[in-house]
Amino acid sequence: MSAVRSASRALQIFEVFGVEGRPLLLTELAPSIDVPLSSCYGLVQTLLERGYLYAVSRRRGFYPTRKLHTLSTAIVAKDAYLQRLLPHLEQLRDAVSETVIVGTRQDDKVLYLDVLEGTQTIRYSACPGDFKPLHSSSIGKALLSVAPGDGVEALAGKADLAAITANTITDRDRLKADLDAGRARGYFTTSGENVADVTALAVPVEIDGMVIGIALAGPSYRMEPAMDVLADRLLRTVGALKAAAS
Amino acid sequence: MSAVRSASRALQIFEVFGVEGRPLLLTELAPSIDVPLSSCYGLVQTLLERGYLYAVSRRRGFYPTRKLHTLSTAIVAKDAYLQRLLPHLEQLRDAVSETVIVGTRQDDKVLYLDVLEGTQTIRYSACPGDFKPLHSSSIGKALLSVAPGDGVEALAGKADLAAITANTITDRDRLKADLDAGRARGYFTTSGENVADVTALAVPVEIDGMVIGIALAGPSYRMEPAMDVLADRLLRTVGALKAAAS
DNA sequence: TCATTTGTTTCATATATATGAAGTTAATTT
DNA sequence: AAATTAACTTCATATATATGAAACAAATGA
Repeated sequence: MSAVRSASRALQIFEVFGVEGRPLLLTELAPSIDVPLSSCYGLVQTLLERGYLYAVSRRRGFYPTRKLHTLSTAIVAKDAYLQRLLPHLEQLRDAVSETVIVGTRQDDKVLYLDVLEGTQTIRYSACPGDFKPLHSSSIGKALLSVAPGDGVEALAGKADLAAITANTITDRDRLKADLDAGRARGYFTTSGENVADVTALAVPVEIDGMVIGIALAGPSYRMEPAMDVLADRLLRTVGALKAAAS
Repeated sequence: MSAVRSASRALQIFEVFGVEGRPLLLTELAPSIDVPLSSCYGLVQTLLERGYLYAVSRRRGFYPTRKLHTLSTAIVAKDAYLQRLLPHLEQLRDAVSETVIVGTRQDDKVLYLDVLEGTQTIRYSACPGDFKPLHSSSIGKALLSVAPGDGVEALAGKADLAAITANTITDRDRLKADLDAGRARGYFTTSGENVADVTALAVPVEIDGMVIGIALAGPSYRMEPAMDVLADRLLRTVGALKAAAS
C-alpha cells in the first residue's frame, strides 16, 4: 500500500489528542502512536513550526492550537455538495429520530462522508471517515446494487466475504439474492450483519454525477417494527434531494 | 530546521482545500502545494486510506470528508485551558467590540492560540496558528517584558530586529525603553509597527503556570483615542482570569 | 472508429527521512 | 550541593520515501 508514513503519523497525533483531550508530553505521545521518540520529536517540531501545536509550557506537554479547527471549519463551510444535502438530511433525522448516514464507495469499502446521529440515548453512533464493509452494511449493499457489471462478482474476486458477525452473508449467491430482494423492495437492509443488534436500511442515489448511499440506522428492536415507515420517509427524502438537484 | 516534509505537505493539502473550497483534481492539487504529481498521488492515497479525503467521483477530484472537522471539534471541546478563558474573553470582546487575541511565545515568535474577531466590519483579522514577530507585536512585547534574564538582549543576539514597517523599532535600546514604558504603564502597545494602521495593546498573564499574552487590536483611528478605556477593560479581564484560576 | 487530450497510476532509483543511541537540560530528591 | 531522574534534543547512518519518466485509462472530438 502506498501510505506515506509521516503524513499518516501527523494525523495520528491529532487523533490521539482527540481521544486524550489534554496536553501530552513527547514521551506520552510517542508510544501512543507507536513511534520512536526521536521520530515523534521531528513530527512535533513540524506541527509546532506550522502553528498547529503549541508547547503548554516547558516540560508540560503540547496541545493543538485552534488552527486545525479554523481550517476544518472553513473546509466544511465550503463543501457545497454535502451542504446542500444537509437540510434534507436533518429533516429526515428529526422525523425518524434515528441516525442518518451518507456514504460512498471507496475501493472495496464504504466510506462514511457524514453522520447525523439520532436524537435518542440508545442510537447508532459512528464518525465521518469511518470505513464499513461493502457486503454487510446497508449502504454497501445499496452501492453494490448500482455498481457497473456484476458488483458482487467483482467484489468476491478480490477477497472472500468476511464474516463480521454470525449474521454476515458470506455466500456470494445469497448476497446476490439479498440485493435482488432489495431492488424489488426499493431499499437495502442489514440486520446484525455488521454490528450485532443494529438494523439499517439504505438507498443509492446519484446526485450531481456522484453516487452516494443514504442510510437510516438504529437498534434492531426499534428499527424492525418500523421498517415500512422508515423506508417511506427515507425514500421521500431521496425524492426531494433528486428534485432539488435537477 | 527539522520539518518532516510529508507531514507538512499533508497539512498543506488541507490548507489548499480551505482556500479553494471545492473538489480538486490531483493535477490541480500537486502544483498548488508545489509537489510533483507522483508525490501528491501518494499523499492523497494516504489521506483517502485514512478516511480524511474522498473521491467525488472518477476524474472529478477529491474533497475532505468531515472526519477532520469531527476530530478538531473534539480537540477544541476538550481544551480545558482555553475553554476556561473563553467566557471572559468573549465578554471583553463584546465590551470593546475589537479583536481579542491570546498568544504565547514559541521560540522567537509569537504564536496566536486563539483569535476572537471584533464585531465591526473594519477590524483586526487573524487566525489561530499565525505567527507574529516578538519585537513588533503587542503580545510579543508583553511576553518579552516577563522573559527571564534580559529578553531583549537574548532576542537581539539571534537575529537583528527586522523592520516590518517603517514604524518598527529596530534599535535594541529603543525597544528596551519601550518595554520600560510599558511596564510603567501596565500594558504594552504597538502602533503600526507590525501592520500599518493597526494599534494593539497587550498584557502578559501567567495562568496555571503558562505564560500567555492577551491583546486587543484594531484600526489605529479607533484604538488610539480609546487606549485608556481599552486598557482598563483589558486589565479588568486579566484580573478576573487570575482570580478564577486561583 | 480512431486519434487526441487529460488525468491517474506505476516503478526504479536518487534522495531525504526515521531511528537507536548518546548527549543535554532542568527539575527533584538525597 | 551533589546525585538522580525525567524529559527533550542531536546525530550518523540504515532505511523508507519522493520523484521523473513512462505507462495506462477514460473521455472527448474528428
